[in-house]
Amino acid sequence: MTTANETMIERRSGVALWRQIADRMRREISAGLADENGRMPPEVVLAARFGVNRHTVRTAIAALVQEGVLRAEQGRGTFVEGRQRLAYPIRSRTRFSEGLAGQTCGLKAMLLDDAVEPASGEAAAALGVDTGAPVVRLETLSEADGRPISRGRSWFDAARFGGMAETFRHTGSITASFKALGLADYFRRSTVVTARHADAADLRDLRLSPGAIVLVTVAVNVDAQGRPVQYSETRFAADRIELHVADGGGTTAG
Amino acid sequence: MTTANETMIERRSGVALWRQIADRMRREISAGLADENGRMPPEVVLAARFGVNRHTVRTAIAALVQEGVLRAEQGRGTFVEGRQRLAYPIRSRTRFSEGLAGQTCGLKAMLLDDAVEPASGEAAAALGVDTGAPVVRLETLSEADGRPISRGRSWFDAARFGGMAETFRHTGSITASFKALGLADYFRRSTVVTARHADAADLRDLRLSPGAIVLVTVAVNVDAQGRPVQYSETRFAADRIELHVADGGGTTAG
DNA sequence: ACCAATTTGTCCGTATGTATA
DNA sequence: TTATACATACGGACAAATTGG
Repeated sequence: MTTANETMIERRSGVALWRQIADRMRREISAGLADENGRMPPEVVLAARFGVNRHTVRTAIAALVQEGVLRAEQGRGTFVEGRQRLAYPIRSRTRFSEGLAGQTCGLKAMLLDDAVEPASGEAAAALGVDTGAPVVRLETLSEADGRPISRGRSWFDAARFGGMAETFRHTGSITASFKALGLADYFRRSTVVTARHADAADLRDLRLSPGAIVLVTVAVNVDAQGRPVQYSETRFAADRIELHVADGGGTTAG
Repeated sequence: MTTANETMIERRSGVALWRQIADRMRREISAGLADENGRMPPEVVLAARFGVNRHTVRTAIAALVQEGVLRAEQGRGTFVEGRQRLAYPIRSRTRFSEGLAGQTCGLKAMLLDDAVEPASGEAAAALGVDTGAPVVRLETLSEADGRPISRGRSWFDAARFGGMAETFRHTGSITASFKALGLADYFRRSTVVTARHADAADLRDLRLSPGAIVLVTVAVNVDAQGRPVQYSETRFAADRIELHVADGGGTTAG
């Protein structure tokens, strides 16, 4: 059966053919375009499939090699360098490191910046403090196997968690920091998930290539009494992660 | 203070300047680039801000007008046509229409196609049936206010829900169809959220523009006894929706 | 009714980048 | 490597529509 190409390569779309092909290949690679050894089809085959000149495919491959997605070996072929997406769990009791541990070895969380500042309207509403009240802002970055996974920005009520930055610097974990500051347990109350193109900051922080996608979560965590303790916005590299939403109660655990 | 442009407009990146500018404007519009009346800055101002010729900005605006994001009026200015993102709730008991009702008037669900087919490995594992066992496949499309919101593909155990297609055609709702087939209540067990660029099928079904993003959810619903009843993959237009993940139990509501 | 300022719409020409053969 | 075709980007000039004095 002759099926039409799933994604059409469009001319005069404002995106160069080689970049459309690179984007499509990046997508199809994770869907198993390569064979079991990670070997890609030859350039001439790809050129025929995409309906373009072989030179155009070569330009696309060169871009993916530059990104680290592919590796080309003269006389042997082109091979996939990529890996699978990590599962990032979103549960009532999600803990960042707990969730990703076991899937990867080299997991690392870093504090990029911190400040005490007056709460914006949004942060104040989420944390249940007055607008302009002092809040602690943490800028964090997490890496797995040397690749940036997510970039977070969190706010905490300074009156309650003034030592958050210092504690996080020692522990490298929000959960451990909360515990050190007297909060034994906390829960995820709500999470809003959106997706958008990576902006300049995302490209830099998460080491993405232009046109990449970020999954954005905006979350509110609360303590056992239901009082908000953390308001955060996290940007994930969409091609390195998938969000796993499980049931919160455990009524129908399978 | 002179701040550098948040997103740099890059030349020789494989993406035409007008498209980079269109993408950036689309993003900034939702962040409040326009004034309180939805009026955009004049073309010359945007050209100066992006560091390009006015004609290049005009090409970008033309693309956004074509998409329905902007509306240009000679002598008056350029105005935002867009609307807010709809909140799509993901809860233990999420029902599609219930969730979106109240946010929009014209909510519509359509059955595009249906078939009974042997279960693939994934669907079989999710539904708890043998690979190759007969399953019902439903292809659905939902619209709000005349704009496509999501495109779904669901599988059901044919032995239990053989009449799913016919029932859905009458009721236009999965929940109502389950009820008609004797399943009073069901729960969301797990949801995996990923994001990727829209492929040709997404562009067609959801009426998106090239380069658009789709949020993909893969979900398993179970009955009160924890037996899987539905396995589904849903693609959402990322610029029209945000997924709201709430706590499943209600322990810390408020 | 008229004018000036502002803003979008259209035309010209030219240079560069992209894709093919 | 060369040639060709087309899309992209720029610069300038002017027309057309709207607004407010």
